[in-house]
Amino acid sequence: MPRYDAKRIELPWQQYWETHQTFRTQNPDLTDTSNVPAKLYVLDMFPYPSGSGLHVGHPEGYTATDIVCRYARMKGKHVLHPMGWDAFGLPAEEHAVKTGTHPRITTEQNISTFRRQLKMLGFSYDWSRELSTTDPDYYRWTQWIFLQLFDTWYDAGFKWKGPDGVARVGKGRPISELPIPTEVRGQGESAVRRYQDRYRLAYVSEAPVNWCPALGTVLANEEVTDGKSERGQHPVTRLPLKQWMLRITAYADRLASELDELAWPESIKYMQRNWIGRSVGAEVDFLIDAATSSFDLWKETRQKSGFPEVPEPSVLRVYTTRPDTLFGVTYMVLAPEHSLVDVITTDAQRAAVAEYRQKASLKSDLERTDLAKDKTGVFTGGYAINPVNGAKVPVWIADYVLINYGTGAIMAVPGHDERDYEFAKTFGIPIVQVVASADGSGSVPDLETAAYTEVGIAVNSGEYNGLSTEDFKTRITSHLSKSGLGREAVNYRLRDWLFSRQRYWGEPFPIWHELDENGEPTGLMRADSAESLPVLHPHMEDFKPTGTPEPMLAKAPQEWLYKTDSDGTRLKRETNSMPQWAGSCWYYLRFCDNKNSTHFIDPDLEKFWLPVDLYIGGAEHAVLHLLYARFWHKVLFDRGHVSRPEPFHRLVNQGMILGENGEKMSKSRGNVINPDDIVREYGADSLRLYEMFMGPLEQVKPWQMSGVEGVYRFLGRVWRLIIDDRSEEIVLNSSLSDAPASDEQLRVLHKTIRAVTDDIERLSFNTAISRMMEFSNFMSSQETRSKEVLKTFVLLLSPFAPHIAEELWSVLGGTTTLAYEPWPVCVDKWLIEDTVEVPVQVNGKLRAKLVVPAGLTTDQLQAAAEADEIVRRNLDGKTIVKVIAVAGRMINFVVK
RNA sequence: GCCGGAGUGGCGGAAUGGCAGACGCGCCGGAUUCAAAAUCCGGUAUGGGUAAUUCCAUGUGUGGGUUCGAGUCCCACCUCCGGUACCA
Repeated sequence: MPRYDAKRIELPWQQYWETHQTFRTQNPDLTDTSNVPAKLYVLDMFPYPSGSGLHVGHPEGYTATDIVCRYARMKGKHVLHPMGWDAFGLPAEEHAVKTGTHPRITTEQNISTFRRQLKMLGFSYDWSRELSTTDPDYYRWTQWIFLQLFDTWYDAGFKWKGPDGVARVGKGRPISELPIPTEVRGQGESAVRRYQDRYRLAYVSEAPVNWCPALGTVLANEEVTDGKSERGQHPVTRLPLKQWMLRITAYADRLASELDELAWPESIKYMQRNWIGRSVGAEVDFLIDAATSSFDLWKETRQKSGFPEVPEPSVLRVYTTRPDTLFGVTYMVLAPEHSLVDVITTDAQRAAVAEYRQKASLKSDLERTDLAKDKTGVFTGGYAINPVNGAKVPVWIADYVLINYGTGAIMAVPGHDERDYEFAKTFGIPIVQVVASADGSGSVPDLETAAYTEVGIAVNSGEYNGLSTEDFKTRITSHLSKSGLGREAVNYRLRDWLFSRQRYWGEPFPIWHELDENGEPTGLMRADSAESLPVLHPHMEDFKPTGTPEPMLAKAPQEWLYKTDSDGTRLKRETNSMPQWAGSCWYYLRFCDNKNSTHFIDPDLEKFWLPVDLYIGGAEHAVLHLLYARFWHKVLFDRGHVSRPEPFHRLVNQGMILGENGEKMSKSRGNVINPDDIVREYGADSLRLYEMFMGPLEQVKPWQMSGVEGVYRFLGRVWRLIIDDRSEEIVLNSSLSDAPASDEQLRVLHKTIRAVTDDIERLSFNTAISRMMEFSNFMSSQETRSKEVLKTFVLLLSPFAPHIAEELWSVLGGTTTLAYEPWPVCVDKWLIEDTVEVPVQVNGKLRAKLVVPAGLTTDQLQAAAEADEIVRRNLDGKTIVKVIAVAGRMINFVVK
């Protein structure tokens, strides 16, 4: 046989694995509880099968997980390593608009390309578990989970202990268990249903949404940045529309706190916590524009009634994280959309306020946030009374206050809040200092140039003067609470998840709207039964967007859109579709049991396989996908469908691969590397090896074509170690010997076993590869090479470069795949060296290196060092103050 | 602005507080060859010294500090990358 020829060996081995079902993972027999195997579930973030095929970023994470899986199998673990397709989404539909090709056709073609490319790279996926979010058998269960969300309300005060044994407060419970107030019950069945609908985790809401005319869809807040769509950078406008929402905010606390136990990068946990944005503060009520007498009366009433759930119409409720600055309030601000604006605005200001509100409503998010450097606002003419000191403060409207956070209104403390400060400066509103710096110097922060936003000691705050910010907060919150004027409150930046899209190529909702005799929706809904799922897509020829927020599916045939229920009620189908996130929220569950036709996952298999032990993917999913999936998982957990609260135990983000010029790879930059080309020229093993050798998995790193050459040469050297490359036939290299290996070869081998094993465990693949390179460099220089040593080495190499390893294994006498050969064991006695090289330092500076017998005591080491000529020279004429010696490691003389 | 992460040869990168630069690329020299490709061997941080060497000095973004000893720990700063942005 000639030289190393990747092309000749790779395809046959891929076919071998396929015909022998080498990587098929049987679900274990869980009825025999005494014999449950040790499992490992290793998952890649499944790709969106785009039309342009695999790029080099994909194989990076996939190779990493493949190495871990191949290694774990050899270690005897029962490994689950599946692959699938996140295949709903806009591009296939946009293609349909252009060409008339049905999205399903395009999707299937793209999946074929991806599948071919992944198989070409020799990944050890269990292809029998392949799934696509677009399979009716898959989205049947996506729809089923939606029905679970629809059937669940969040009981925030519910105390319970889950199957994981952890006590929690707050649980998603069946909607049938929602307590119905008597007065609602008294209003009849449809009132009850409407009441229930308000509490479901999946609910319909009419709210301003991000409508993107160019894409023809509504987008989630998360998909919009700077007033432009994440995808395509099209302008986005605000529009009130009826939309499906998922009540993810109900789970905000648990989503934040249960991050703690996860083995995730701290940065990702931090981003999620930030996104959730939990803050603790107080809600405080201000009475609007009243005479002192009625203010006193109101306080008396509140003293008795306590703090009401909903404030009286004449009361302005604010949320603040700094209740300790209440004495520094010099004005109030309402969001322009706030319902009290009409109540509070005086006739004199009505025109100005109306104009400002009009302008604000037209402003895109871009103008309202990014460009709004200068604060704007209008005085309403109205006043509110500060509950702590009775001070009358003006009420403004301004768009720096957002309607959908807190109560949509704030108390403004310009002395101690940057935004309020800027606003007050702009409009000449007084600034009052109520916090002094806490360093005890009594120094007064200068409020002439900036607000003082740090904590400190209270001043100008009546009876609270001298309290620290922290004590003040606790004290005043409790005072307000006792007098019915305020209460502690928690807020989140996280908003409910806008869950509907107006596209064809997404999961249809399993929901019907009831119609009255005029064919108008009554607002009441009916869910499809679980047995009737999936709701399939209607047949359509025309995929052009409607051009309005009206969903694509509204153009579906009548027989899909309408039906009459058994009770004679006319029903119209929900015509929105689900967002792409839906399918990826639970695919890790289906992989465990992808053929199950009666459950979305068998409960015992869920207990066995979950959680995912290692999940690798790009950091771009740090917030959205991972937060959404965790949310769904928790709902399923509360409803008893899964046994653990978190789906992904360990998460690793692979770093992006840049082009050779160090820039992000893109067509426009012309620096895209195509995996197909690399495989054609060097083979899959070289591509895999190179992507792992480039640098640490999590690091961003540039592609280097010469680096691919390097690993390719390494594989060629390994090949020649074992094969006689000058022979025409496949013949072992004449240096190979059946005789027992030399001690030196064994020492090098076992050091390599130890290093490669440790490095794989640490996911430090680049150093593992360099250790194998060192081994092959050493072996090349050996005149006779032990066959056994080389066989062991081939096993070490096999997770990284499985094709060449299989080929060499068979040449060395293997009769079947090496995929389940036991992983080599490091024998410690071969790690012990006879002699060690010890550095000798004088005053911390390296002066000499001594080769000494291993196992010297520190005294012996010192004696040996002092006997060395160079050391003597450096110690000559000096006094030894101290000697620091670490046996077998180093020795340092401290001299004067 | 704020929050993360990272700054080490010509390049990618390696180093449980203990020999800085493993391994690979590139480059230089040599072997093999009619020649080339491929392959193999040696060298390669910077400056200086020597006939020569296991010689000397400097060196991990900058400036301080802790330590017998710092790329590694602490403080301040600079640069780059990523995230985020009126959330009261």
